[in-house]
Amino acid sequence: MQEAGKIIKIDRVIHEPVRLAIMSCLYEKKYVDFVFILEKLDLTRGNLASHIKRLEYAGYVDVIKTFKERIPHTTYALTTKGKKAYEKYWCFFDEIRQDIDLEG
Amino acid sequence: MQEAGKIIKIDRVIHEPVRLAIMSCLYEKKYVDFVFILEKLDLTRGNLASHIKRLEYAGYVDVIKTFKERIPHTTYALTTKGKKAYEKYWCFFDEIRQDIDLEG
DNA sequence: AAGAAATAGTTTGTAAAGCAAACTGGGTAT
DNA sequence: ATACCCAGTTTGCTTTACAAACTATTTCTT
Repeated sequence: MQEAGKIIKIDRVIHEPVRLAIMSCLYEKKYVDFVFILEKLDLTRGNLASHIKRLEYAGYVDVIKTFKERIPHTTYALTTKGKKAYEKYWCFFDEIRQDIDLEG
Repeated sequence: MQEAGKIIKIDRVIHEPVRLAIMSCLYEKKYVDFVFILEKLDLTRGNLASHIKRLEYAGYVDVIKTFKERIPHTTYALTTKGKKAYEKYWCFFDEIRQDIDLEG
């Protein structure tokens, strides 16, 4: 079974469902824009922006501002740190479950 | 990739790390007592009690009060509902990750 | 040049939740 | 009677998510 520390130290930045979804999108697609996530997750713009800001502060995502047909277009991508953190997050869950499976 | 609804509808009662740890203990060991969890997770008594109360209200755990050598001894166990909810919780995570793995 | 429209935010206010520490109750030992 | 456990409730603090309102920046229209 999991030790105390293992499960308690889960990365809270990623653990929040909305941010986990964002990280999943980015991990899969590499580059994802604001509106895509907005519609995919059905959030308000403000809510999405603040979650992304949090991921930015954690150093997990880069913001790429471009113009698409002369309209502002913001795109996001995982940093190396973000990629590692995301993979580590899943490792925790694997460990927890494996530990459970070991016994009856 | 996950749809909007899939990840957002994660069971918040279980999703909280401390409660996930408690549920894991119970799923593995069937019967676990208060002090065991307390030491395992290094929580305050009040904190543990309130998390367990929340699991109780959700119908996920049963409370079994006994006396052990004439000293009160509280033990917990998953209900059928709790067992199902716990299994369903992991299913969400499997689905999310499988969806990611499908693409490069 | 002025005003409308769109993107991508920031700010504000509210409600919920986690946590530690203090306090409580019910039973036991001295 | 008093002191002592176990388990749980209450209180107060802090953080957070979220929606709604507001803002800044650039483009389009007239």
